[in-house]
This record gives sequence, C-alpha cells and structure tokens, in this order.
Amino acid sequence: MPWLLKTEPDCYSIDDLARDKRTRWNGVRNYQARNFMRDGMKVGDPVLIYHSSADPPGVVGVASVSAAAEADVTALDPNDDHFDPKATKANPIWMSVEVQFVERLPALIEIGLLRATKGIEAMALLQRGQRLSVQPVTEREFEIVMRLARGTKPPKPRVGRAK
DNA sequence: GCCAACGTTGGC
DNA sequence: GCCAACGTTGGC
Repeated sequence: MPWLLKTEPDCYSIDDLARDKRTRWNGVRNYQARNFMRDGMKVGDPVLIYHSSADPPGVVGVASVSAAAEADVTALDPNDDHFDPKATKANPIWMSVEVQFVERLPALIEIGLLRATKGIEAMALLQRGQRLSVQPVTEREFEIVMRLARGTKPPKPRVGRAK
C-alpha cells in the first residue's frame, strides 16, 4: 500500500534522496509512525515524499520502500540529534525502513492544491491538527496525486470497493 | 513569529 | 490512572 513520508527539506530533501539513491528513514520518534514503518510498510510499497515547514509545503517526489524496518541506530548514539537515552541494543525502541529514490515530480504539488482537489479530502495529511510524519495513503489517493503531478485530470470515482 | 493541536511527562 | 504543564509540529 502507498505511504507518505514528511521531511523538512532543510534537514533532508528530495534532492538529498536523489543524490543518496537510498536512505534509512532514521530519526522518527513517534510510536504511531514507528508502528507504521515496522508493521505496515512492505518492500516495494510506493511512498510520496512531502516537504514540510517549506515554502511552499507540498509533495515533491516519489520513493519506494527498499528494505523492511530495523533498529534505528541513531537512537543509540549519544552524539546524534535523535539520541534516546532509553534506547538500548537489546531494546532499541525505534525502528526505520529504508527507502529508495524513484522520481522527482515535474512540479511541487502544494498543499493548497491538494486541499482543493476532489477525491482526496480524507487524506491524513489534510486533516486538521495532524502531524504524523509517516502516514498511510490509499491507492486512489496515490493515483490522484500522481495524476496531479502529471497534469492530467483525476479519474472519475469508481463505484464499489477495490479488491 | 503565532498559535492550534497534539504527544509526552511527571506529580499526585 | 488522571491531568496540568510542557515541548513539538507545522501551516499560515
């Protein structure tokens, strides 16, 4: 299933991912987000990359899950910004998946455009007060965002449920 | 920079 | 286990 990962471009941007080709999504310190990475994200799942606290914020690219979650070693490193004194080797607490670069979108899809787009009103990203940095995205939401990216119209709603 | 919304912490 | 205080997120 598709996902969305938020990142602050000042910290790690789509350009950084394009350069690195793949990266461990380390530094996530929220249990719900960790659980999505640990239990939900499967190798091959597509991932929207979203720039938060950017001007403007929006979806900038696509990645895919390239390796399943494992211990986030940055939690064990006292010199790392994401050090967690409660984490141990036996119980690292935090986990992260590896993602690989797929593509940069031809243009950033601003959050305002997303808000104005029919069919994706229920996207987690667009809900008030939500700040989760790892979010599930439905197949249809993913498809609509990709069509926005390619400048074509979103598909008509399907009747009934997929699969 | 503001501030609403949310998660976490810690006293009790 | 409650909940007030605090810290963080992130759009605006």
